[in-house]
Amino acid sequence: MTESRPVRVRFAPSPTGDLHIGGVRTAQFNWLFARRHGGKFILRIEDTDQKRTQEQSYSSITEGLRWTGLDWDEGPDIGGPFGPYVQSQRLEHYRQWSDWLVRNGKAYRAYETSEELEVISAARRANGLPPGYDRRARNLTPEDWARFDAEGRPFVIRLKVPLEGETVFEDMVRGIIRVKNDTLQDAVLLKSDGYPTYHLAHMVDDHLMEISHVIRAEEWIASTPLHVILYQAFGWEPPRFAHAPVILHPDGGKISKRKHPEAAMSYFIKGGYLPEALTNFLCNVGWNYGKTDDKGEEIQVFSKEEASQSFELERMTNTGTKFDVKKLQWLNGEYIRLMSDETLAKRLREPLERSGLEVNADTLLKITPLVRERIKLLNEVVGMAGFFFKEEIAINSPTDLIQKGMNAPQTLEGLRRAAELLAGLSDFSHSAQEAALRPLAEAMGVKPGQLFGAIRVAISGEKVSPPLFESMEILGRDTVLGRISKAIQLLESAQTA
RNA sequence: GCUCCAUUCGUCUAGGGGCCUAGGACGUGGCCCUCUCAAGGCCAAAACACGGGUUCGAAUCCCGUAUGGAGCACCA
Repeated sequence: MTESRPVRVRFAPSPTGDLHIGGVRTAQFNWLFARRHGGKFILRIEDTDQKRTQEQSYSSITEGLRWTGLDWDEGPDIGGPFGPYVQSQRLEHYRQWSDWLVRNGKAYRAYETSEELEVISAARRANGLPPGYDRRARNLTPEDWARFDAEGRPFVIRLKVPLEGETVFEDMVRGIIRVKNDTLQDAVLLKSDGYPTYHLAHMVDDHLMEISHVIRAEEWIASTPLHVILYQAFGWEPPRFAHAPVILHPDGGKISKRKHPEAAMSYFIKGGYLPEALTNFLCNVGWNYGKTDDKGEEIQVFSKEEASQSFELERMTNTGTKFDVKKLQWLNGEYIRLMSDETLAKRLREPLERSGLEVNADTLLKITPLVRERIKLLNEVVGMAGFFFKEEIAINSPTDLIQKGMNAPQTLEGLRRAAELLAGLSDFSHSAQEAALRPLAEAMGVKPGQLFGAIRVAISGEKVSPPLFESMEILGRDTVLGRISKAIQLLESAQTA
């Protein structure tokens, strides 16, 4: 029926706070679909709630989307043939079309105040009826309107929903959905402040902007019949609908910005996640790539460009999906391991500097291959390799130096003899160090791991670090010897105390 | 309460009547590798909500029940 229409899809967030992770997923599905079919992906800002709109939210949305690499073909910042792309700049359209509905008997004016509506709703509930509006203004005459207007009473425009029959539409994921009209409300279309509600605004715009497919989250299913009735009232051809499953918090329930920090996109940007990993992960939340490798295992790591080659709405999943951060982190690690030294080093710089360290570019590039396989999030580089960028390191407690199965005198001896050997090396390469220190462990009758562990704490302050010898080579002989002698002093003074 | 949507391992999913003794991935456990931690390799445990149909045959189709979710604003 609408197959021949050129594909035009939109992501239409409302600027009421940080970009929501669920919104990113919705945007991504739209983007994927547009790219799959050579269509257009449009960004539209739905700021029709004057009370909730926040100025800074606009940049959170555009910057967040830009970070993910989901580029739009038309939008507020770049314009396009169907602009403007901000609803508060399109008020005339909504007013015009709501007038049209009233003139044609499809909608009516209602003069109840919010307070009155609350009373009506409560009364209905008390009588065992569903809450909501009782349509009392439906049969007001133009004379009534004139009288109320003369009294200066504000009004809203409400949709005249058919009292009987049912409304049917097809969801591309779930199939036919039918709803009895008597369960629907005479929804408000135009508010008393002259702004449209979502119901009116989004579909006027979708029509005017020639949107072919509405891809949005599941919470809109319930109000879709209303939208279909509106399309019928206008005599417009509706777009095709596809509803993606909601994203749930692992505790159950919709993931919300109020309760869950990870609901906000900024959480992932600040948290050391890579955009490639996030978009890859989001592809598998409510959709499935479905390609296998030569071992018959599902391919888990793929780009959004690759995903767009085979993206079809019909293959979206239809059940609520929990957000598995662990899997995201694993994917993030996969992407980190895939990066070249140069690009990874560039990305590691920021978290290091943010934690107050002075980053030497040369050292950074050298430690990158050592760190790569040990972190899942970029931020973890600080804990893993911060000691490379510090003048002084701190050892929490002298006992950290003493390895399991060893005592203080043994540790002191190991440290002293290791320092001696390292000082005497003509070549401070990691292989030369290892060749010198392994025999030492044997000579002392301790395991290599025990000796190396003590040295590790001495030079890094940490019990866990990148490989010891490579680390020492990068630190350089002076720094290493300095840190070992400090560690020896620390242990000695603890002994005498 | 009413309406709608859904129900495969802990989680994300494959599956669209026989190919299913239900496949993959994350996570979990074990082993190997190993200077710590990782990474990597191998192995393992782990699911068709329940009850009725339909059919020669049901995870797949239909109907109930249960459970979960979403929606019922002059918010989107």
